[in-house]
Amino acid sequence: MIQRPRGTRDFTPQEMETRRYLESLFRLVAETHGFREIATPIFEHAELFTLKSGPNILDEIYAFEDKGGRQIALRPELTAPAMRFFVNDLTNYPRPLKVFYFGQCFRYERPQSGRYREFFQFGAELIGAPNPESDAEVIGLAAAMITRSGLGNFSIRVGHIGILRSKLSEGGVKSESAPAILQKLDKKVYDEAVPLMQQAGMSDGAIEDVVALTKTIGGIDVLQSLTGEPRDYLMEVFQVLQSYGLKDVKVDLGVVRGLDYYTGIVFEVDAPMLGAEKQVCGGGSYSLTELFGGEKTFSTGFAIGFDRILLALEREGMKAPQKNVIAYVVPVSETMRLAAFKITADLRSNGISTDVDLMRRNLGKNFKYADAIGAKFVIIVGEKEAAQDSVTVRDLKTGEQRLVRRSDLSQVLKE
RNA sequence: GCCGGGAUGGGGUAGCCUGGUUAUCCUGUGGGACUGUGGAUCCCUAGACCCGAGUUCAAAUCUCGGUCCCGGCCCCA
Repeated sequence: MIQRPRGTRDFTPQEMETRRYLESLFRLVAETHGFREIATPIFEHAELFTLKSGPNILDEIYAFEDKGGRQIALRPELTAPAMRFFVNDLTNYPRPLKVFYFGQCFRYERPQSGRYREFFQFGAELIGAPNPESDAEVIGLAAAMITRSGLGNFSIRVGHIGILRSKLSEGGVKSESAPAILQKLDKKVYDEAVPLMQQAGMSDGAIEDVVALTKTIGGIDVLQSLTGEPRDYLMEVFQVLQSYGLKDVKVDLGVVRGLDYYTGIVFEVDAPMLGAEKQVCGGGSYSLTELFGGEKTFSTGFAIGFDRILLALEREGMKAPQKNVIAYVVPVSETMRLAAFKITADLRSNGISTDVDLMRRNLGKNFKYADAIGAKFVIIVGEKEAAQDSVTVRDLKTGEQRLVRRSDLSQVLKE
């Protein structure tokens, strides 16, 4: 037996129906928000990802040399490829450019609950509009997608990286020391963050302020006591969100990112029932284009952990509609078999999903099978009916049965 | 990379501590009772000890190594 590689999954027909159902919901919501789908390759030059995240990520991704000596990596995320695509080919599209994508990504990590080596991300980027309203548009899309998925218990928290950054630089922290501090603050490990801030020359009072800021969480009113440009910007974002009817979005100034390319708002969505891997979505505004050889362009985007949303939905007892066949055609005897195939072909060409007995089973067994596959109707093709150019249609749920002329069959089943 | 718990037919399991006949039960698969009517019942059939080494007269059971899964840490772009 050949086992599946570590951290990968196979999906059963039922699982695929659930996955495709959620996928199509996400697509629909993105499209109703005016975003259009793009797709990029599963593998890229490894450099694309080291440019964005530094050389150390090579340890955490699937990277290898191909037969032509190229350094290749399976994509660990979709923002970098999307922005590469933009810089290469899409810069002349009207702005703002609103795109979304769905696909698998790969990371060489220790698998655990909600974390796989092959996983699926659904994401969106709004390119070229550095405004509170464009940020709100993106947050609004993320919120709409998750709401539409049917997930009940989740929280959206929005912060602004500029608020902490300006506090740090006011306190005397040089820009090159800031990322390390922000990284610790993001994880709320204050016993490591505080010494770093002391080393960077901050006063005890300023450090206290920063720590307090990262604990600022709540409604829009928590911004009242603050001042400064980022704070005003964040206020505007929330005003737009309110106009969009989004009331459950919280302010959380503790949402931080250690990476340099984040430029403004940052947000996260958690599904608390998932435990350690509870973050289902992360995003923010950033500028990556200049790293990839383009003109500096501000964008806002997010990525949704498709598998985690599904996991959370599952834990909430979500059931996706199953795609069972409408009709199951059963010949009553050997002599009626070919007639059954004709009827099957006829139904199928009329767009009615139809199965037919392929095992030469007797009528009783065929009913059991029809029940097992969840067919709606059994079409009995027998001599008695054939004499009247008809078939018997039995509704498996109600048990009702009636004689239907062959020429009327498609019409009857469509009702 | 680190810590802990696991792996027995397709799915779920008993047996493992205390080694010993034909590895338990449920469910699902295929067939039959039922050569024109399903969801019930009964019968038959097929199907498993993760891989490798060691200990032993004898290993699902004990020991070691590996693989994979689960929970957590690290990381989280």
